[in-house]
Amino acid sequence: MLRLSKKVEYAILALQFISNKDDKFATAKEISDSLEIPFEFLSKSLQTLMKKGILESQLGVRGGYQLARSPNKITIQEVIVALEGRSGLVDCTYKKSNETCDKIETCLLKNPMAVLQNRINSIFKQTTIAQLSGEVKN
Amino acid sequence: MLRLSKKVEYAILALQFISNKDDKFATAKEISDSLEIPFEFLSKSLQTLMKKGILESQLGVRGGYQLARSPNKITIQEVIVALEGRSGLVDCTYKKSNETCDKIETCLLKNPMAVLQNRINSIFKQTTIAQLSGEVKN
DNA sequence: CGATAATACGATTATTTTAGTCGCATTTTA
DNA sequence: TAAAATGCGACTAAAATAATCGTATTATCG
Ligand code: SF4
Ligand code: SF4
Repeated sequence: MLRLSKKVEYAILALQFISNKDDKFATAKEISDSLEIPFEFLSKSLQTLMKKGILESQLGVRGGYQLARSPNKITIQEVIVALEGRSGLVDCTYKKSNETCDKIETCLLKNPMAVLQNRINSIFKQTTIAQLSGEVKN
Repeated sequence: MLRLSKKVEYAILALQFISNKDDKFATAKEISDSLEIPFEFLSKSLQTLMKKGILESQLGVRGGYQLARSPNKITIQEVIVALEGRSGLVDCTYKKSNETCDKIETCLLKNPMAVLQNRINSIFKQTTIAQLSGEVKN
């Protein structure tokens, strides 16, 4: 509980890798080898990030992935939402709107949880890919 | 991902319930009925909280549970640690010391993750049972 | 043109974690 | 001494996560 999924952790590692490596495209193979991440598993995440506009891809032989925008414009929160589609400490703070709790009318924990959720979210919104490596480098 | 387990959510609900109800002991049955939580499942958590010094229990017929200390001295973080034994966004921030990642030497994400982890933890450390209901009451 | 190196994508399986249940023992009180 | 409660350990069920497989498509380069 309160864990980042491997999907997200790998994606963040990959984005950091791509961000650090300046030259044009990084291939999924290169990333997975370098970071010791399962290739197929990573690939799917990269494809998702591409569809969500966080990465750009180039098909074919000299292909690969690159960031779709500056790393300081990519937040961890965006990555989480792109890959998980939602995020929520409890049912009533899930973003997928059909996932609401049946105790929601009477529950005294609902509001306090919403507050906590906002605080958590703001942490991930504040953190960008650039900051991850940047704090040492810059 | 990034979810509170039911175990913890139920426990927080229960602590809130016990805190709101002033008269001596609350029974597990009473709590589980009132909050619509599986009795057996809740009981185990209450027993754990008791062993960890967050609740006090009274055996036998007029028995039940009460807070071991003032609700403003019980943090959500304590409850999480009591029930989960650990908490960590990623392997390298787990508190169970044997759960360390084999990439830990080279990983560029380790330090940034530790920072995030601290921020998350501090949110849960700052939040007490008293605050949950208290914000309206006090 | 055709081999090759790459992404794209859906389906499936395996593993782990979470959630919930069961049965029985113990304690206390009326 | 019956009843109402907690205490505990083992077990099972369900869901989420992690990983794999198979195949199609696309682009480059010789
Ligand atoms: S409404 Fe209450 S019980 Fe339902 S998910 Fe939110 S906090 Fe949990
Ligand atoms: S060391 Fe890096 S890869 Fe290992 S758990 Fe920590 S962040 Fe993840």
